[in-house]
Amino acid sequence: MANVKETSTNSVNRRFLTSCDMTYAVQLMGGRWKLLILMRLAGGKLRFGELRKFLPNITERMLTLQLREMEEDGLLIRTVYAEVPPRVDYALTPIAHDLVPICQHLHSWGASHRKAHVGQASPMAHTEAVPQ
Amino acid sequence: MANVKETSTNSVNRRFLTSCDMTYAVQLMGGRWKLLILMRLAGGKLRFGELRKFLPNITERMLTLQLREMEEDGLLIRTVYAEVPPRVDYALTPIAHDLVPICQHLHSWGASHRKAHVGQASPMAHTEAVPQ
DNA sequence: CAGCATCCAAATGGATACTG
DNA sequence: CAGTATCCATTTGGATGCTG
Repeated sequence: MANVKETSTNSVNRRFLTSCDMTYAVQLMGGRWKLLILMRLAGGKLRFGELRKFLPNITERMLTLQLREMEEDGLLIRTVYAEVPPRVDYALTPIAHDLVPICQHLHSWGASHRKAHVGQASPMAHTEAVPQ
Repeated sequence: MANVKETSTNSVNRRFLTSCDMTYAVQLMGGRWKLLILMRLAGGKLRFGELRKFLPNITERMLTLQLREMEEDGLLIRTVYAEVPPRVDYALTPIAHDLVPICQHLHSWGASHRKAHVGQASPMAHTEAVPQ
């Protein structure tokens, strides 16, 4: 496309509109997918297709968008290998790693709250396995 | 108002579509405002107008919507006093209180990440367009 | 004071088809 | 394999006016 499209997925636009650190954190990790991606990558780097398998309900488009934003925000490193077929993997940056324990607390909180409130929690822990 | 409008802001709809505890937590506390509301209420109950003052950028409509959802999700208690003028206050439930320390960690993370990462970008850190 | 109703714009999320 | 492009649906956010 000749039309150079300034995507609205611009980290400069997304990141600096607040002076509140909490709002900033929410902007970086908010949305439906980023915390799940972070948890998946906590165990080590993964390829695009592996992430997709672990997040069964995400579309390719959304996974791509979220990964790009997280990369722009300094949360992960994208490595492209010059091979055929193509290979790309994603790894957390140290700063993103700092967030992992916080996410685990959030996960535990969700588990206990859901158990207390719904009466039953699924044993599948981190796995997003909603049948569609 | 014979027209019964089934709002989509139904907690049953919002809450039980996942079998992943992390997704569940994200659904409860996701969005732009809920974590900020939670932090504000961590110090004790507040009235609607007080919350609004502390969250200068939120509209009345959004504050109302977020508070209602959090109430439906068992995160806060809404108390209406039979007075004129009306008085309503909001207080966290124990379960929401459990989330407070996690939020504080997230806040600290946001602060250090922003300091580390935005150091080169813009000096607008604590002063500019968005008050607070 | 603490809201609700209405209308509207923007952002986000998704289905499907296609590609280097 | 790892994405793009396009179109569409849903959700979120906001401006304004009104009310018990």
